[in-house]
Amino acid sequence: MAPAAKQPTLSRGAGAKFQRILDAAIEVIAQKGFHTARISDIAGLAGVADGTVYLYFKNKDEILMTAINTAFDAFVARARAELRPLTSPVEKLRRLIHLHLETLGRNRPLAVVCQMELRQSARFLAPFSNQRMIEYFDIARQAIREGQEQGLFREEMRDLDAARCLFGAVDEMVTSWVLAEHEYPLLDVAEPVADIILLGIERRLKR
Amino acid sequence: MAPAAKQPTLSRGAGAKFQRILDAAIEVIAQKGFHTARISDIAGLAGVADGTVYLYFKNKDEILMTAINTAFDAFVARARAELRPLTSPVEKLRRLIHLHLETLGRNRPLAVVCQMELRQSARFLAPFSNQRMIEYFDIARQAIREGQEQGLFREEMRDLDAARCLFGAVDEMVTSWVLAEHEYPLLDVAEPVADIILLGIERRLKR
Amino acid sequence: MAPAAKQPTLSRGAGAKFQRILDAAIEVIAQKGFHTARISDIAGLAGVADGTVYLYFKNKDEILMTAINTAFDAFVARARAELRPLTSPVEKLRRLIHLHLETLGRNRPLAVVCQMELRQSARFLAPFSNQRMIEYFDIARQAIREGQEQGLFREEMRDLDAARCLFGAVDEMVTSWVLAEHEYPLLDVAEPVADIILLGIERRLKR
Amino acid sequence: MAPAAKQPTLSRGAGAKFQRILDAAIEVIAQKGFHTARISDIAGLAGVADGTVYLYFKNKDEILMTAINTAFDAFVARARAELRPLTSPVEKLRRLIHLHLETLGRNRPLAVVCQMELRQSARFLAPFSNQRMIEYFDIARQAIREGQEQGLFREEMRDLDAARCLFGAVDEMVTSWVLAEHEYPLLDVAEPVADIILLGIERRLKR
DNA sequence: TATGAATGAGAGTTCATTCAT
DNA sequence: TATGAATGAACTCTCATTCAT
Repeated sequence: MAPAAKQPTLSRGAGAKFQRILDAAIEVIAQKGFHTARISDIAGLAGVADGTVYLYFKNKDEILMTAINTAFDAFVARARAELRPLTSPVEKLRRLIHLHLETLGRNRPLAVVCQMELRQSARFLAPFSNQRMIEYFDIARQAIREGQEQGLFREEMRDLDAARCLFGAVDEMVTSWVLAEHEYPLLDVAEPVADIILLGIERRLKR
Repeated sequence: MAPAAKQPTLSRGAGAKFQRILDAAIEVIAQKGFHTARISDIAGLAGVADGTVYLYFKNKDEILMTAINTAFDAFVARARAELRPLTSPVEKLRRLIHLHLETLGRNRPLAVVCQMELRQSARFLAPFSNQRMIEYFDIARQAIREGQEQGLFREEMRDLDAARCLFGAVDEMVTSWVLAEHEYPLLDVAEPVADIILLGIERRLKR
Repeated sequence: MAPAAKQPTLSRGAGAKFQRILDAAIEVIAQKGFHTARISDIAGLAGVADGTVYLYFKNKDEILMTAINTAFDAFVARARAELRPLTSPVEKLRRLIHLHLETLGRNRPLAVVCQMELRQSARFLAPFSNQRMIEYFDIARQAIREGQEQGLFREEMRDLDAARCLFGAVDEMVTSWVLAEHEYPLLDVAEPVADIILLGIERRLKR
Repeated sequence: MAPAAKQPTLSRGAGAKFQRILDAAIEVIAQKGFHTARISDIAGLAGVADGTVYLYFKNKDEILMTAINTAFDAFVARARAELRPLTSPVEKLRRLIHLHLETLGRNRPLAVVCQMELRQSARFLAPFSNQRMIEYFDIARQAIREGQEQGLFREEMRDLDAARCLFGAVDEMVTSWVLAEHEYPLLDVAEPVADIILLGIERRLKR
């Protein structure tokens, strides 16, 4: 499920350290922001020496990249697996939204990093695998097109636009949650968002 | 109400320089990101000495803050003014979406800065006037509540959730546009988004 | 005589600082070697902040390069000027040797840097203007060829080889002096070296 | 006298490894310079783990020292052996020059290291056995004094100066060869140098 | 002996900010 | 107001060296 480590043996000693550094990085970056986070903060929280970080990551950028990519890969894999058995396009989209909110709602630091640093990294870090973003959208677009083919969703609508609205709406919920001053279960907004988006794309029988 | 001058005389000599620095900052930050943008870059593009920047802004953070706040204030003021004469909640929301996309679609660097740096600043810089964000949302929420009162929009829906979906969807359109490799008119997506969001919140007469 | 500064106004304030840093660098590098010399050592000795060094030099390498090149340029210019009026090839070579030893004998730190770091920089730093080395050799070769044309120096001898012997011999004198444990006037060896080299290249009338 | 083993058994397993590390070090240092050469480069080329290097050498400095000293010892031993049977001081010096050039001309990396790093190490590394340098010079000085006693070489000349000229000239030939862009047999310059130096120190019968 | 993961001191360089002019 | 030279804190990354296995 977890996408597995890339470095050393991963068994226990190593791999564990790789993960510790990654987790610490997410934690620290979530707290102070990427640019303000110091390698020594990350190393300190991970319980390793500064230099050790560089045994597992080429540089600071790569840590962020890896954190985000790893999370994304895991999410996309899980989303694919969970949507596959579903037949109803509507159900698929509801499940996707639920999954998105559940995943981030369960891991606040990761959510913070994704909401706050993702766009930056999309622009400046390597090709941040916009690929991964595309994959996410593809899952949604696929379901939307199926819905259109089945006459459930509006035909004149571009599936890309619909996917963007869906993603944007969900994303904004996460951002609000992350910035909120008091805590609340992120999943609470799953249904309201799903309702709006689905009603927004569903075909009207009568007007 | 009108953008208003914050600095000195504003007339010509000063004020002009204030604005030049601000514009330069947006340009440079859009290009390299806030943390990578150097004061000397900004000063250079504005045609002033590095030190001069500090006659108009307390520090680097404040430049970003001011740029965003200024833009926001102008936008909110304009939105208020343009929505006031409208009576239909539906029209109000359509106009808001249109305005949002038009404003940013017309000023790419500003759009880039808003999409890429806004969240960061929301989290770390001063109180970034989340106030301003709240005002934006309030405009939308107001219209939504009116729509609910008039029986046009779904009643069981929380107006805040609806406003977030609306903002999130529009915001994602801007982000996509900013990150896109080829150019296209941002306004092209105004209608598709508006359709989805409005249909999503409108009350169904029949099902 | 001094080749003049490259940076700022050179008048007093600036230019003076450029030179102070350069002098400090030579001093420190002579003492600890280039790689062991820290920028902060140099800055400290020059009485400026670390960062100031970078206002005058792009990086550490450039400091060494500049120091060596400046010294070389000055030397070559002076050598050219002093040899010009001389007509006798023999006198020219004697003067060259004298000049070489006098120049370095007068400035021990510079001599140390040249003897200890020159070869390294010739190999790794930029093109260290091997150009400059070539110019030095050209002065000697020119005189040697003149001597050959006048029947004073052996004809079958390659002027380049002769120049190298001359330079090598003089250079070794400087190295010995630099490494010596007790001090002595470097110029003392001018005549002995000149004798050996000149007798070595002069044509024998009788055998 | 013979190079001799310094480390363990030398036979096969060990000793072989000691030598592999030494050779690798010379290779790497010749290529990148001492300070830029990393222990891991050397270990890698030698086919051993980084830590293993420290089983054979106390630290990085010692590797360079050992490499140079070993080469020097071997050279001095060989020079002594080859000059012993010769009776003519002139022949002895010619042979010394030939040996010097042949030894380095046959082993380019070693030559590079000697030319480029020797002076540094002479100054900073331990007592780098200036002892060894002295031994080299002593061989030359001995022959020179013999020549003077036999009335072959100029009497007023200090044997140390003559030896330095000889060494300096030969050394410069090696340096030129090492820095040259195109290859050529180093031994080609043996005779020209020998001619110049010998004629330079020989006594003139007639003038 | 051999390994190589881990260490952590250290250095070059950048750049926001200041201040004398 | 305006300048821009100067500052120096701060930070990333490297690499010689160690030591548990």
